[in-house]
Amino acid sequence: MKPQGKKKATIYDLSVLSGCSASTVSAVLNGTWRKRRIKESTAELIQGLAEQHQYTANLQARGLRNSRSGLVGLLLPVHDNRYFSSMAQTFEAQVRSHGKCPVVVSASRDPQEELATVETLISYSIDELFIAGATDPDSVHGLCEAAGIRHINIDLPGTKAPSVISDNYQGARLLTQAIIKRFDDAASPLKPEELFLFGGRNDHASRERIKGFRDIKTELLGHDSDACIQPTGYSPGMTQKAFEAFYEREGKLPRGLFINSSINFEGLLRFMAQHPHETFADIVVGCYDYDPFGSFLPFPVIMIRQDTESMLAKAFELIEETRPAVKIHLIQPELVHPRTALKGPLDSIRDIDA
Amino acid sequence: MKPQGKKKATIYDLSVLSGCSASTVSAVLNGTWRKRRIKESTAELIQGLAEQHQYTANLQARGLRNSRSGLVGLLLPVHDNRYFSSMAQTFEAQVRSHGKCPVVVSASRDPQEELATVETLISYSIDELFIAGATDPDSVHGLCEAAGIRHINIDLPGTKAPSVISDNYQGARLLTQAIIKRFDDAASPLKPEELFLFGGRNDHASRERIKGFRDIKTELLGHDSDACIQPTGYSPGMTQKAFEAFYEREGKLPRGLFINSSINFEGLLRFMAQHPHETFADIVVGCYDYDPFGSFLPFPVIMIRQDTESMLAKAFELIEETRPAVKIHLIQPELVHPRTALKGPLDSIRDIDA
DNA sequence: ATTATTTGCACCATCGATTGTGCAAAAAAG
DNA sequence: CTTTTTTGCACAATCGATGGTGCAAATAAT
Repeated sequence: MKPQGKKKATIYDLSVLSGCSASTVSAVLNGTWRKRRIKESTAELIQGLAEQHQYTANLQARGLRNSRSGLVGLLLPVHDNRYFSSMAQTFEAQVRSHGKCPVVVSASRDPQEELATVETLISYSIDELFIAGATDPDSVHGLCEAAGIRHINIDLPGTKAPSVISDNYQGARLLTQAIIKRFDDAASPLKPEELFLFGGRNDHASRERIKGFRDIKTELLGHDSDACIQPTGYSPGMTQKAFEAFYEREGKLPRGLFINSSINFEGLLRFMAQHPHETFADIVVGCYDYDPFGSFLPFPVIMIRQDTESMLAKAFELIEETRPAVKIHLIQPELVHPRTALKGPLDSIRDIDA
Repeated sequence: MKPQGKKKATIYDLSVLSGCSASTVSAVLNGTWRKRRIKESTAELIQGLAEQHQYTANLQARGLRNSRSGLVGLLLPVHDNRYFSSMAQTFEAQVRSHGKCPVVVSASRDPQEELATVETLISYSIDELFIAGATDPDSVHGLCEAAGIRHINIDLPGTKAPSVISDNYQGARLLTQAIIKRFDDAASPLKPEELFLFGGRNDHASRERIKGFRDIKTELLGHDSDACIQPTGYSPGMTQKAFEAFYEREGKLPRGLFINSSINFEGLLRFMAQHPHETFADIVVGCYDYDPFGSFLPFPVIMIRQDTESMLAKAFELIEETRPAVKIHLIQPELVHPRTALKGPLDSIRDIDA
């Protein structure tokens, strides 16, 4: 058994054991010992002791001293859907490849919670912050700015820090167009009042998507009325209610549905669970998010896959610039046809079998 | 504009501003000032200044001093599936309700990565660690033990720390039984060689599930052969290959499929994308994981929903005991019939509309 | 042998917050 | 007006790691 009695070894313990000063030990263990002209043999001695005693640096102490922590944060609205969980997954991989420690936290799309969470992260001297889908990116910016923390917006743009978002307008056009195309050889052509958009709220992404939807819809179907836009917020429950209300009123669902996110799509699932399959036997759904299971549902589901990999790569690139321009970088999303199982971040994880 | 010039205010700044000593400031701001007999008026003075100058404690310094950080960690295998992302979601909620700060990290089911990650967390003086699905919980235990960190296993049990896992044996029995029942009024009854299990590896969960599967299968169908168990690891790619191989050999898929996790289920999706729908028109799938979209696929999908809420609640309960018994606590999972959209952790998030 | 360099390391202040201890001034008791 | 008690707070050590500075001893140059 190793001396793993109670407390963790510190440089002071190793200092005593080695007969060297604590600063020497520190230099050896953090790799700056050549700069400090420490003899190779002393370095080896100390490294040996460190290993024996399972020394690991106290990162809080180190962080306190250099006011950097080695932590890189990702602030998410929520964990529990494939868009954000896959973002978390690629984020972790990328941060690790930079030799830092990823930290992922969610703030429930609650401005208060966002600020509180970011304050906490700042208090831990986080080095960089990726702000994904903040409701109020500019306030978050304020905190980071005041603390001198490099940060960048993902998914929802801010006006005060560089932002990397997916091209929601283009994506929505693609998606809407694909929905409409699906009806090309249908018995009866799709009428403008049969194509609805559900979900989202008054955020940048939703606005752009709605714009894209309306533009292309008007272009292809000749008309679009306000009634066809149903922003229900980002909750499955609210979305379900919206569908129920619609169904109550019209006795059926629209044949063409643009659904603003997979979270809203879950609202449709809840509706479906309450109604016989015939209710939506002939609908076509476009969902602005990709979920592999969603892609195989028993009606055509066209999805948009946002390119989190590129978004994060771009974000890393920007965050490393000394003085990145405060502009919005658009990343093109990808249209995913029904019944498609794309590879994801999990595929780069090596799997060991039993 | 507030004095948010550059650096964050410290107790020393407030000390100067208020004319009090730093220790007084500290006491006031961390709430121990009554114990320390600080006059109410001084407290108010300092609190006022703190607010004005947007003081927030440097948590690294505090953590260094008390060798606690206020951080509670959750170690996941991966983020990117609904089981773990919903675990992360409920974890965060529960940790916050305890007034602490949640930290979620994944380690890719890689023993090395797991240990390295935990070491890092320990170096930040994390207070408690929830270890979910570690490949090697007992080594992780070693690290925590040495550092005096309270920890608990979730999902995959260890032998040295208390564990909260779902009752995989029972769950598998339920699921297998439900699959078989589905064929009760089929044209031809299900034969033993038509019911397969795919996915998983040699971990505790898989073993239990396989046991449950085989037991009930033997019970109800009279026989089960080793050939019907196909552990493919936890990767979609490998699982897909297994299905392709099977299909190559047999010209069809088994009519009854027990799939060990949603990750493996994704392997089936990939297979499906390559083949016409008729290939699996009449299959029944049981998946040991719940995914709302998976539940609505165009063939019957019976799912098991593991009760992460209860698991975490139990885990919190245990981790707060001074000397919890090293035993395994089983949490009953829930059978989810096809076309069911359950509520999840996102439903407890309040949504504000535009 | 003397001076000039280089080598190898120790010393100490510092990061920001916490806490045990001690000591004046104010209030109460006598 | 003393003596005792209480009130209110300051001091200083501490947590662990870092890095600037300084100073001997070893080595090289003259």
